[in-house]
Parts: sequence; structure tokens; C-alpha cells
Amino acid sequence: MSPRSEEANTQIKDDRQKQILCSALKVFIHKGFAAAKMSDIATEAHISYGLMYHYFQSKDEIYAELVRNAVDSSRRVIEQVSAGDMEPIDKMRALVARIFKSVGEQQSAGYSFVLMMEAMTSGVYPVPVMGRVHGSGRPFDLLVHVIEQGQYMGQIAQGDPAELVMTFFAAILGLASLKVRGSMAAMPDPEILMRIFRPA
Amino acid sequence: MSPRSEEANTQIKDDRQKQILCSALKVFIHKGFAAAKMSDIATEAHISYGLMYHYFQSKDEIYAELVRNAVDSSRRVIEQVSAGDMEPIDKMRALVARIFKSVGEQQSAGYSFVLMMEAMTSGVYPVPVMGRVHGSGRPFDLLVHVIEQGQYMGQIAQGDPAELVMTFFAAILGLASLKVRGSMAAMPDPEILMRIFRPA
DNA sequence: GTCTATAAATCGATAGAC
DNA sequence: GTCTATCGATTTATAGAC
Repeated sequence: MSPRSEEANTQIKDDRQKQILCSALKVFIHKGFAAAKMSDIATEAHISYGLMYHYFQSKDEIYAELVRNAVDSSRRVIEQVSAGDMEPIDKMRALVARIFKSVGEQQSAGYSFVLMMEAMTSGVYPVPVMGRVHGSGRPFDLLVHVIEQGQYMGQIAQGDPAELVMTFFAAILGLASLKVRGSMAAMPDPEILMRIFRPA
Repeated sequence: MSPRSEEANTQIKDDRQKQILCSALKVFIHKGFAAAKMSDIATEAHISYGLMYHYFQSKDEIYAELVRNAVDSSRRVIEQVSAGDMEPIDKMRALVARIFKSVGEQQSAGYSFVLMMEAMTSGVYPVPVMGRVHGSGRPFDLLVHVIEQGQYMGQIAQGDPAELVMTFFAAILGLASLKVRGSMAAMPDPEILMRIFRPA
């Protein structure tokens, strides 16, 4: 009841939520949404099964929260890179480097990126994702704009910019999936992927 | 009991098995292994729920059979392409064209390819897949050999061939996933992907 | 061979003690 | 705030009639 214990409780509550979300992210990535059991997440988070439901209403809610976070953090990274004063081609290079690094080092940013992409590729998940990714000011269209600038400056190959971004996203999705799930020892040389932008 | 009905029964049995496998492939690709229900497969195949278990012992068995088929058919395609008398770079081009076409037209070959790749990226499925993909005479290594030849002839960019093949596989996995699940209207221009092989 | 009905198991969600 | 125990719904798998 004292002010001190209230603060402490708030702190605990915050910590637990982050702890659960972090554990859930790992489990969802490794097993997929449907195969991931709430008990898996509880075990990973080192808490009891029932406590999960003290912090989240359902498995869907946890997943939805994770996807929101993933899309937002991905958008921030892309915004930050695309707003810089680099050449367009170097913006893409910087983005690839950053994503490859976080995926390669198994940071939560890497997991988040995979989660966002997987949520995009599936209709069975409880969150509509495309609307958060595709649209003015959203991750996808920010990159399309960078590509268009690069094409105008002759740094990036001609052709439909959206097609190029999709191929770019797809390749990263595939690479990240293979890496995160242990089918690949390390992320490849980023310059291999950068070649898809190279003009004729 | 007559010879004729025995033959007919064998025929029916064969047809039903193929019918179930074909339906299961679609369902597994669209919903994932865990989310795919046996009832979904039965509905898709227009048969009763119980009949599934007359032809297969379990959901795992169906999945295992599908992965076996997928790896084998992928291997045949890659063997066929790699054994041809084209230039190495054109072998890769032919392979990309063939995969893009079957994925784009939603042929079962396209689904099979996605299934094989997804089975590779997950440890939760009931079949060990990497051993069937990676190894002498297996899909992965056949392509590594084509790449090495292309590098020797100066048609393909230098660098670790295995890294290049992995990136190639990953990009196709991502593109096929996006396409098969409806996040992409059409497969992109194959030449975009071919650029990852282009020498400096 | 094919179906319907049911058993058995799994898992998400809740209740209630501490 | 945290736990254990249980409910209820869903789904895999089986049994048995036709």
C-alpha cells in the first residue's frame, strides 16, 4: 500500500511483461504461431503457466503486441536510414548491413524482423499486418522511394521499384529464416544481396 | 474377390492417396503444419474425416511423405538442369525460370518447392530434411558445383559458392512464400534475382 | 472402401489458494 | 503477484456400422 511498494510493483509488472514478450518472440520464431504453446513461453520465461494470463489476455494478444513492436521498430530503422544524407544506394547498403548484423548476432531486432515478415506472409495470424507495412510512410513505401531516387541518379537498376523492394524483402526474409532457425551458420556477404540493385 | 475388382480397388487406393496428398500439400502451405487440421485436408479432398486414416496413419506421416516427394522432385529438376549442356550461368537461369513459372502458376511443383524449403527451416517438423538436401549428389551440392564451374569460366561472381547458393535458395524461398500466400501479385522478373550471380 | 460417432489427448483459458 | 489445479474446447485418432 505504501508509495514505495506501488512503484516497485509497477516496475515488476513492466519487467515481467518485457520478459514474457521476449520469450514469446523466441518461441514464435522457432516453432511458428500455431505450434507455439503457452507452456513453451512460460518455461522460456521461467514463470508459471497461470502467470502468463495475469499479464496478457490471450496468446493472440501476445502475438499482436509482438507484431506491433516488430513493425514499429522496423519502420524506425527504415525511416532513420532513408532520412539520412547518404546516396540512395548507400542507404540500402546501410539497411542491409544493419539487418544482417542483428539477425547474425541473434539480437531481438533480428527476430523481430523475421516475425514481421512472417506475419506478412500468412493470413492465419490474428493481426492484419500488410496495412501496417504497405502504405504512405510505411516501411515498404519508404524503401520504394529510396529506390526511385537511386534509379533517377543511375545508381540502381531500372525496373519496377516495388518489384525490386519485394525481391529485396523476400531475400532477407528467406536468409533470416534460414539463419534464425539454424539452417545457416552465418549470414552471407551483404554485397551478394546488394547486386540485385546493380545497374546493367 | 474377382481379379477385376482387385485391380479396380488398387486403382482407387492409388487415386485416393494422391488426392489426399495433393489436398494436404495445399493446406500445409497455406496454414503451416501445426495450424493445418486433418479436417481441413479431408474437406479439401472431398472425403470424410475418418477415411484419411484408412490411407495414412497420422498427420505426421502425410507430411513426411509430402516432404520426401518435394525433395525428390526438386532434386530431379536440379539434376536435369545441371546435367544439361548449357553454360553454367544459363543453367541457373533455366532453373530460376522453371521455379518462378511453377510458383507463379500455383502448380503443385511450386507448392512442393516451398514445402521443401520450409521443412529445411524448421526443427519442429517430423522429418529430418537437411540430410536429404545437403550432401553429395543432393540438390544443394549439385548447384554448388554449377556455381563453381561458372566462376571458373568467369560467368559468375567470385566468392564462396555455398554462400551464393544459400542466398539464392533463401531469396527463392522468400519470394515463393510471399507469392503462394498471396502477399505478392506475381513473381518478379527473374533477371533481378540473376544479378546476384553477375561478376563485378 | 466409406462413412458417422466416439474415445483420448492436447492446449488455451480460468479459478482460487497463498 | 505468483502459483497449482481444473475446466472447456478443439483436434487427433479409433471403433464400428454399412
